Amino acid sequence: MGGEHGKVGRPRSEEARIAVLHAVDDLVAARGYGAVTLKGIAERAGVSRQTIYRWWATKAEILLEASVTDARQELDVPAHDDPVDDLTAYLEALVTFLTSSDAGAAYRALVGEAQHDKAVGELLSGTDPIGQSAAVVIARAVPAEALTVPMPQATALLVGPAFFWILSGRQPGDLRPDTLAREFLSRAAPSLGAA
Amino acid sequence: MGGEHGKVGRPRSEEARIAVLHAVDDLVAARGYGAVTLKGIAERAGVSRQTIYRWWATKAEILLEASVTDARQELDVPAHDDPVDDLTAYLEALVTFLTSSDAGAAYRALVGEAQHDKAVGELLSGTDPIGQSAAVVIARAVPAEALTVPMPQATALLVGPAFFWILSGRQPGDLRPDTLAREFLSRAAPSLGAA
Amino acid sequence: MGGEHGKVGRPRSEEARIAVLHAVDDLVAARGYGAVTLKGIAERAGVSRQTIYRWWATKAEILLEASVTDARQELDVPAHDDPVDDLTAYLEALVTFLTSSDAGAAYRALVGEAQHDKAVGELLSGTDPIGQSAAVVIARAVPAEALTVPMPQATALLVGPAFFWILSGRQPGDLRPDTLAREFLSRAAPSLGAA
Amino acid sequence: MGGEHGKVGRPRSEEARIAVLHAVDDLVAARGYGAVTLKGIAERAGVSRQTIYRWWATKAEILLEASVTDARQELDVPAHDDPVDDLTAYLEALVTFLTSSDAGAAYRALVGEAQHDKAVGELLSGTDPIGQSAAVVIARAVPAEALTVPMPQATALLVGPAFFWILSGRQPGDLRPDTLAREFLSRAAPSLGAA
DNA sequence: AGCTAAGCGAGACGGTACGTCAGGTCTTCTT
DNA sequence: AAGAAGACCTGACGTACCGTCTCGCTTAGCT
Repeated sequence: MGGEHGKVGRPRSEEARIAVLHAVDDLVAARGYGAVTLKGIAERAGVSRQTIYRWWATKAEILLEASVTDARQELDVPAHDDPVDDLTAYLEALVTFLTSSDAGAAYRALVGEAQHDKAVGELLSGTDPIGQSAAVVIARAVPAEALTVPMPQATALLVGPAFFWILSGRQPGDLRPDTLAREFLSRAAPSLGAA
Repeated sequence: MGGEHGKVGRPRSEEARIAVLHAVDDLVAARGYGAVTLKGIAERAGVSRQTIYRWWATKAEILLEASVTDARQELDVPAHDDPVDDLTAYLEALVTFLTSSDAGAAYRALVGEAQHDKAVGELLSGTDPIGQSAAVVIARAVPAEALTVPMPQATALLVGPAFFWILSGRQPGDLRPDTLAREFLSRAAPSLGAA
Repeated sequence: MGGEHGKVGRPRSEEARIAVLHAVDDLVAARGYGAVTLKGIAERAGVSRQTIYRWWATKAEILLEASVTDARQELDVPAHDDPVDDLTAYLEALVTFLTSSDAGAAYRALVGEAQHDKAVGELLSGTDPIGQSAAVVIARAVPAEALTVPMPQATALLVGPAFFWILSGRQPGDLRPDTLAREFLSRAAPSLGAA
Repeated sequence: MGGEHGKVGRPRSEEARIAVLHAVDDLVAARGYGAVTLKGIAERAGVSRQTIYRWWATKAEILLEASVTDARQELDVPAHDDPVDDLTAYLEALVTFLTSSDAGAAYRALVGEAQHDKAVGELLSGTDPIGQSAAVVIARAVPAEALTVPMPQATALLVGPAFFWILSGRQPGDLRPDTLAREFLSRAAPSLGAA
């Protein structure tokens, strides 16, 4: 085979990779998405721009790589025995993620870019941290046979209201995750008998 | 008295204003949001850049002004007697707006910008064509006393799932507006007895 | 028929004319030639730009009109009995004019413009405050028959060294007007016997 | 030591530098000083504006660099045995330079700018092609002990009349370089016995 | 007193250049 | 071969001034 490349020459600097991802995080957090410029990343990371272009095709890829791990972690909430509690905890984590976390800020930025950049859209669909985490939680809280709608639609029913609420700039304080959880259950899994 | 200004000097050219708004529409439609550059607008509109800067503070303002009228029109669906039909028709219009209309493309672009530009966010909240149209339809389809949640939250329940579905890049064909309508009714207004 | 125009309609506002000339003077003096912008003149004079364009074809014309009267005054030095004293006094006035007077600053600016704008050049030749004043002084200090060179060249011999000295940015303090006067006389009118 | 920078990174493009200087020359010659715009230079040179800003702080710097070499060459006239011939040849070269050469046009433009831009003035004093060349010729044609005035003043006496003549827009044809040379000698170095 | 004509201040308009900034690409030396 | 440095071209940004063009208002002489 010969191994494409990767055997010959100086190996990729893990140091540089980490520095780039950290720099992106820092910039999003400290100075907002507007400050996330390739030049700025390179300078803060102490890395040459060429190195960035070598390993990431677009700014979105960096942003994604920089936030996806954190996103998964933040959306991976511990299970609760009661379905309502489980879903409520998840929705609370989702709201916190979207409104207060650096990774969430990056994610919202990516959703924004996706609206006018098809490539970013596909990149984002490939990862889909919200869809995936929601599916996990639903599967855990609701027996498969109790679900009256297919899983993808179910995730939309669960997260959609909160997603809309936050992305349209409404006050997160006026959201009631427990109410949303109960409403979701009564509709998508009425046999569970949630009030 | 006196009236600030507007009386003295050459009056604003309505022609130029229209040309700019049309140019923005055209650009979003024909070449995507990426092509919406102030220089490009000015050239296509046959207007000087200075004139644009004189009347709109940001690109978002132009985009908003260019799309908001169309948005309202497209989301102002005729009433139906049956609540389910009414909400279904509205959700269908909403999906069409978000996925297929020029104004919808502009609106999604604005939502995207709002995620990393606070000013755009406030601009957008001020108009809120989705929230407002949804409130109108809900008020029309559901008697106020039958609503079990406050109106703002009710609008999120109605449009949230579809909003999430589309902005996260899922296939609009897999959405069932009538199902969403029924689910909304059964939760937000169970006394209407929708199955 | 009848007098072109000037009889009918509102007469030219002398007030505006004066305001413009003063504004130009002020601007040259206070903020340098760089600040002499038509917009700036109009604002400081409280006059509309159109009014300026109506009466002056170019910025140079305004500058000229604003400075020429002062220039003539400053270069019209009282006569002295002794030719050397007369020329010395004139050269001192010339140096002061070129280095320290507002009108002189305007004049130097015009000479500068003239180097790359033919029209300004002709405008300036038409007035020629230095050439004219020098000719007057020479004629007064030296009997016509004593002059060994034609008057125009004589004026160049008299003012040239000082003119070069100042326009090339040398220190005016190192100029000796009396020496220059004596040197001029000994060459252009040796029969006067100036040492 | 290490020397600031210059070792690391892509080296400056000599090609671009030359192209800029040529473009400036061409523009001054072909379309006059008014056409010397940074945008125009960049376009004609096939160079980005940013590159120009990187290496030259002001338009004057470019103009100076573009003309100073030519200026020195044109003002470096071969020696003649006879002092009068030597000075005459120099003055003829000076007049030709100021009236007919591209470099001379650039130089006059710079003198003009210097009248209302102090920075340009200092830039120009630093080079002073006329003062320097005149000093060289005088030193060569006149023994130091025969000079009755300090060198700087002597240069002003030599070049001043011609400088004034041309910058004030008089006809160069009416200048008599040999007369000016003789007059200069008889005054600044009378012991040489020039008639 | 009313009409006509021109001047006037205000300010919008299409242009053009400014100086800056980010995006990508390239070239050089160093590791 | 990867990396850091940094020059390069491209092209948009927002600003300033240019000279022109409406506006509505004022100021005159002429009916």
